[in-house]
Amino acid sequence: MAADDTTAPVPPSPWERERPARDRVSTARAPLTRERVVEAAFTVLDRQGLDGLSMRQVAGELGVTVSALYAHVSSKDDLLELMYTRLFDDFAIPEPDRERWEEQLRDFARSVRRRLLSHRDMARISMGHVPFTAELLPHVESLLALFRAAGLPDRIAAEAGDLISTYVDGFVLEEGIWQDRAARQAGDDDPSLSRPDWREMAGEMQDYFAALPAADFPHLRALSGLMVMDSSDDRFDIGLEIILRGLASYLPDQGAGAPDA
Amino acid sequence: MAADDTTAPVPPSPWERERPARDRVSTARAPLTRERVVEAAFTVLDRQGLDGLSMRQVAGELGVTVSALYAHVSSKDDLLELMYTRLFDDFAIPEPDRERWEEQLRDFARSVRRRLLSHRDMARISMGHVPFTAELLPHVESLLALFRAAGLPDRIAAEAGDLISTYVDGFVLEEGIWQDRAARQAGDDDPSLSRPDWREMAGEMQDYFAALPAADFPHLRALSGLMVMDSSDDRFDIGLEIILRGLASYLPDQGAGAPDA
DNA sequence: ACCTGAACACCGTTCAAGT
DNA sequence: ACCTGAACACCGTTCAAGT
Repeated sequence: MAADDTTAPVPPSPWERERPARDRVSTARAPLTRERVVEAAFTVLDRQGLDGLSMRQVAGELGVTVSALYAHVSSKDDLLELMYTRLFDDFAIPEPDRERWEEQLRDFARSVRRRLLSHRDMARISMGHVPFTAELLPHVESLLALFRAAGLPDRIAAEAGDLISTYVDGFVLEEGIWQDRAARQAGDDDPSLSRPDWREMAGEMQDYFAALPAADFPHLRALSGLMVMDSSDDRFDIGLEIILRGLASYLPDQGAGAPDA
Repeated sequence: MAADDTTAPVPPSPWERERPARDRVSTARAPLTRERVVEAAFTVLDRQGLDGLSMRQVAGELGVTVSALYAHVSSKDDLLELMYTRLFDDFAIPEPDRERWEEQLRDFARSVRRRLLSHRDMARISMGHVPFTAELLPHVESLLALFRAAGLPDRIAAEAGDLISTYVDGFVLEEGIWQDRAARQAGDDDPSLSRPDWREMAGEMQDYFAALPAADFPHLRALSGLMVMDSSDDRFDIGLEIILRGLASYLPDQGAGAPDA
């Protein structure tokens, strides 16, 4: 299938919700498999969100009894982990190029964000898992390779992966909170419609900040425009850049920090 | 300048679980209040974890019917938000001192981590909330004041708070995952006992990494010691330091990065 | 071998009724 | 005014029974 959206240096244009549109041809009587259960779980997730993702809903999606699921999945937690794993199935991290380590890390972080954004509430699922499984460990290895090839001291390299992954997860999770909030607000009358209406939300936040007592909140008022109005992509890149600069300061040939390894 | 041990004014000695030990004198017939409901919720949280925190359990803790809670709290979500708010009730961020901004930020991050660690699964609750409420907004303001006093460009200051908060939340959340895992493992037979037994867990992780094929996982094997054996406090400080150095690179008088504002 | 049906022990939330 | 009891519409998980 060759997705290879993994390392495109192009701006990702997020918020696009990657409609599944899989071959939903004959849901009829294909034999139930682990893979089909996971597939159905993604469908339910995108439709109802993580809070609406129940084993019963997944079973319903497949036209099957709840208990039938337990022949292919040992628990709901197991199912969530399978979803997390499948999200990064064909994820590819390039061979380290020590001259381009910063660019490679930027691409990595952006690809992870794009994958997390491709399914609703996926960041919440991701946050609850550590990637120390047979399927995910190779990705951790490739990421560490990037840091070490760049010449970072081991103590820094050992933390850097966690730091970046946490940043991406946390950022996307917060994006999801705002989206949900906007959706809930827009779809007050008809919650099934739920058009996010981002601009309106941002406007209201802006008004909220502008209404704060100027004497008590000078900084919040001064920065609120940047905090709520800036594009999420730009805000994401800024945070990422802070981290990358921090890492760069540990390179021996950099003037900023002592190598100290 | 500045070796990596830039961080060590006061080790907070974490893992100490701040036993509530409140005046649990007469649970008897004190009138039910919002505050008492929140109090009971913390008790249940520490005993059962977030997954075991149900309205019925909280009611039971208070010797009251479930429905009685809804006179003081509008929903479970509301209750969680009250808990999140109460955790930072008397949280104080100092007046900005532009010469000591890095030290002040370190103290801030460590205090937040200590608060999150003071109740089980608190980071999970925190992650699901944005601090844009009447009670929490002053803290956001104080944090922004620190960045701006340091001389950071507005675009950087606007993201820095989110970045640091996300880092702390994510780090503590991950700590919690490992703790739970260790507890579940230790308390296999008697899950109520559940002695974390950190050292044993780390040893097993170490063995797991050591057993990986050396040809495929050279970096993971090389760094696993640092990743699992290092004290959490040290690991926390390293990630924090990366962020602080990144921020510092945006200061006009720093040589490392262009001001770029 | 694979799935169904029914049950168990829970959930959050609402609301009439009691005191 | 404040709380109870009962109900509603859900949960995850198990397991004997069917085919």
